[in-house]
Amino acid sequence: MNIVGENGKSSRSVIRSTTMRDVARVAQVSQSTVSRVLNSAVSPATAVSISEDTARRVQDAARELNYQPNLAARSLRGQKTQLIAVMIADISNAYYHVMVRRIQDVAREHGYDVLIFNSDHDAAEEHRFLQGIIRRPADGVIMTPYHLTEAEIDEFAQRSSAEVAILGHHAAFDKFDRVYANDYKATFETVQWLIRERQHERIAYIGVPHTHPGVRRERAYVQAMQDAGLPIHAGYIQAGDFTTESGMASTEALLDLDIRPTAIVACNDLMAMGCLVAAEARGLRVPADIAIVGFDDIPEASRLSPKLTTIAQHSAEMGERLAQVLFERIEAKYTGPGRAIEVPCELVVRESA
Amino acid sequence: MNIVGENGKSSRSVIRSTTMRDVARVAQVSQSTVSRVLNSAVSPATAVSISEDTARRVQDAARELNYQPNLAARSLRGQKTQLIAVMIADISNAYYHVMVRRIQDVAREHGYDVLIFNSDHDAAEEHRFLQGIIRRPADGVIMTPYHLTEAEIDEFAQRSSAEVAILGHHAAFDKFDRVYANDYKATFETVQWLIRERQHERIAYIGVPHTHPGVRRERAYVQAMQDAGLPIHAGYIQAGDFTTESGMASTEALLDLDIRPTAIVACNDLMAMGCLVAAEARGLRVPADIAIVGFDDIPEASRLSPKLTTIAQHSAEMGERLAQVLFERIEAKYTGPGRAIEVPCELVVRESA
DNA sequence: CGTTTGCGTGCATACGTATGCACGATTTAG
DNA sequence: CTAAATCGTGCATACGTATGCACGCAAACG
Repeated sequence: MNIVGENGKSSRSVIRSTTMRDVARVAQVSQSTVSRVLNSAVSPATAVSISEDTARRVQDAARELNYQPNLAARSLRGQKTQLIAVMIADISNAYYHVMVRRIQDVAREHGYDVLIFNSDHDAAEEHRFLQGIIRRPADGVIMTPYHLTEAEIDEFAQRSSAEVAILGHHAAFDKFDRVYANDYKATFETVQWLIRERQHERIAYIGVPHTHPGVRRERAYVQAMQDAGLPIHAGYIQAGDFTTESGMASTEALLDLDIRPTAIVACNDLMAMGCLVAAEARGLRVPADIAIVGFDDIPEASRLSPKLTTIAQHSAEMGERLAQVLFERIEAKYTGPGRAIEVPCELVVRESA
Repeated sequence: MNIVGENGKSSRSVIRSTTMRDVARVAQVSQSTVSRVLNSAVSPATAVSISEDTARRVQDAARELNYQPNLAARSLRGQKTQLIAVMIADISNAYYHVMVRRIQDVAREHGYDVLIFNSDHDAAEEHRFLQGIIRRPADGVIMTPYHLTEAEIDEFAQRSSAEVAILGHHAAFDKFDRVYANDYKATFETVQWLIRERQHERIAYIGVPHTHPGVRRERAYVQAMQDAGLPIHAGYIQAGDFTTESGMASTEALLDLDIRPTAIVACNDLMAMGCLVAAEARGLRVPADIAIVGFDDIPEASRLSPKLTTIAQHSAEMGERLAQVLFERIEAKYTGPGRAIEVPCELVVRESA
């Protein structure tokens, strides 16, 4: 038996996929009747009564022809697109892909597909994303805006009719549902913990300027140091860009200081990993010579050597909540004002501090 | 200045996004002229001559109104959808997301969006994926079929008119372009290396039954052992499922054997990580007591302790090649028979073996 | 000067779906 | 037994775009 099939012609013959008209022809009814039968379950609101017999004939015909609705046409007609778009900073960051995975799972349960964009923390890319959703309409959008203002997102929401859920930024954006970690409190308490439980006094911070989380966590660090009456020496606040490489560079700079810190708090795990590498390269022992704390608790954190002490953000749970609130709006189960959903962080003490 | 804007009404007013008709009205031309002007650059094949003056007026109007073409309408009309769909086994696996990232980058250069599906190695999900692409047409598809047969994919290609590029499986599927690593050769040579350079004789293998890569690499392992005249003791071939947990379980089983192996070859890095964890839990030193080799070289491999010796698949490059060949077909720059593109693997010797 | 050519533009239509409206058939009320 | 209400179905249309066709006008030709 020839697995390639008996069809010898190799040229791609354009076979139109089966439409409602085809189903209608087989079932001996009109196209509109087919539409009503096949959608009666979905939108009972506009449901019209259909005879048992007709419905059965249509169902059978649809099954026989393996009918699949054309979503482009449905979308054009003004209905739902069955599509949600997700904008994250970088899918290569483990923190995001755990979250994306959960969003995909929830979306699939609702019969939705997921479109993914990377912004790379770049303002132009964030704008391009919004433009993209105007071109290709989606029912819902989940985004992590680093540069977009609430006004810009609001204007987009008006134009596109997509529901919006936002990751992070609990201060602004009160028009939309948003899910965020209380990273201020977590960072503050972690610095306190380093001071009280671990007796550190010279604590440095690696942040990312001009980003909401970077700035917010920096404020928490500064506040905790001031509350404890500890000085923040010159050069103790370093600027990274969320990458492992920038964590290494910042650590180099910190270790070159005259008043060398005994602990480093990095505002994400990738940079904290850079700290470990740089410290190891200098022959320093972690945490004996220098303690290191990260943020996110990506899967790798528990597999490093030494295992990373870090502030866990429950990214899978955050993804699930984001998808949940979004679908509540898409399905009009909730229509009220923007909700603020705080997911607690938690310090996970391992070996590096 | 009130950043929220002067528009006081909070109810979501449905603002239709600007269409070609709007642009036409402003530019004082017909909708068809707008279409021709805006697409002349894209498809010079069907280009019709347009006066300089008209073209300019249309361009200006489009810019002024911030016109964005509706891709649903364009898709329905029978043109390109500007969308490619990617089916991978699991986006949580670092091996895949590096690849996906590169595919996204190439797609963006071509003005395409990327839809992502996880199959979780499940046959039903793979079928659901193909159904999904029938519903939501795409111009191209990149997939990692574990269960789908060539006949099934071929039937799909006929129905959907999407171009297809395949990751893996260099044996079958010769109708389509496919990119794969020569994992047989790499595995064979790695086992040889363990025997010749590291003097191992009791070498075990953790595979994944009923999957093409799992079986192929197992064959290479068996062949290398036989060529060296070494016995494969009972229980030396373990069955995992690509997860870290299954790697741990398989390793437990191997360490319980009477004739305990001195080296383990796992057919991916996640399972190899499970080996490390299980060996450490038993108080064994790696590689002194037991050597471990993985496959993939995911980013974490170089950050583990001990650093993982593994066979690198250049997944970023593979993603790039996949996207390249796919777009060559989409843009009709290549129309010949299915191409087989082999990307070499390479053994990266670190600390675990 | 009359006819042909070519150039620029508009008209009309199709893609596949959802839905308001109308119409015939059946049932119910008066 | 006639009139009104209800039920089941089809007709027609709109969504936004791309494109074959035709038409008007200018240039070129005989």
